Amino acid sequence: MQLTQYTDFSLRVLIYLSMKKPEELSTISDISEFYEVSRNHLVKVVHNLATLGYIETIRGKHGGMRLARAAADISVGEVVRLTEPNFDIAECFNKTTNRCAITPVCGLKRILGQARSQFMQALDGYTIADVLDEKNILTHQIFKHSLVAE
Amino acid sequence: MQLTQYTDFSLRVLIYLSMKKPEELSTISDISEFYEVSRNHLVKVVHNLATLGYIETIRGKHGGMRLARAAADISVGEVVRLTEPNFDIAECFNKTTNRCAITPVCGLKRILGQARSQFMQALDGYTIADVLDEKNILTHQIFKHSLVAE
DNA sequence: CTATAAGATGTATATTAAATACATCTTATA
DNA sequence: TATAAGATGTATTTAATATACATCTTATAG
Repeated sequence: MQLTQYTDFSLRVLIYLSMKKPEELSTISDISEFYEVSRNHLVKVVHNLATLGYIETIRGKHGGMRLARAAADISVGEVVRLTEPNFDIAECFNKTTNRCAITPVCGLKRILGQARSQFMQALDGYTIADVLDEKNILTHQIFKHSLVAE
Repeated sequence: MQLTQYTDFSLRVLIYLSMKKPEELSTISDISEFYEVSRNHLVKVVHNLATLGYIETIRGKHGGMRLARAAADISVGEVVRLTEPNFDIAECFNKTTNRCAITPVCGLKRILGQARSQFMQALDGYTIADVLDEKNILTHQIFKHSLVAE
């Protein structure tokens, strides 16, 4: 059970940009050097984030990218939904490839689907601005402990 | 975001056995023919379920397997925890391979970890007996709708 | 007491998704 | 007009997972 690096990097690019002044431009090379990850890999992540409207990219000399909206207006859950390629927790989630004999009478899909909803709902409670905000993290942490034992 | 087929098959073997009389024996061949999946693949799944104490296996002629405890005493969440090989949602979850530059100041791990807890907590609310029990599914469904919008 | 049917176990191979690399194009501006 | 930036499509590599194969152990029917 893991998210792809593609989703991880998408979040990290947004987090990186949230550390900069809103108007300041960063290049793909800046970010790949900062995180020490493949520049080529980030190219696709950045292009996708621009297509989704999270960042604004500027070509040409002195170009680069910046957030297209405030970090506090970018939902972590939404980014994960739009970048993660696949949410098929088990075979029965994919109607076209599912071959499980008990599908019509089996409640597993519903159970796993409910768990997935809880996962996404938790992420929907945070924005990119929360990620580096020590105060918000602490507040949520206290809330968490009143709900769930770790 | 998906569980491995290994986990899926582990659950399906337990569900299959829960459909049988408690003392009745089923063979790996029975189950692989029923689900139309590779017998060889199931061999490992079944061996692991026996090692974990969920099923009792009997070698030799007229051998086979059956549940070692009542389906109502087998937690779906526990099975997933013990069969899924990896719960590292993002790179920062693995202390030995993590190379993310912002780890010390980044709250992403905590946020994703909370979502993962919510996922597992949902699965902890069900047993293998619930999977094929229409009434329980409905009850949980009503409960769910009072908590979460789908 | 031996043939057979079952699971146990270790190794090898195949498949697939994901990650990475490469090549070339477009755009902007110094 | 050279250069620095992103855009785009394709190819390759890698690693996790799934699958196959071979052989061993165990139990029991006949």
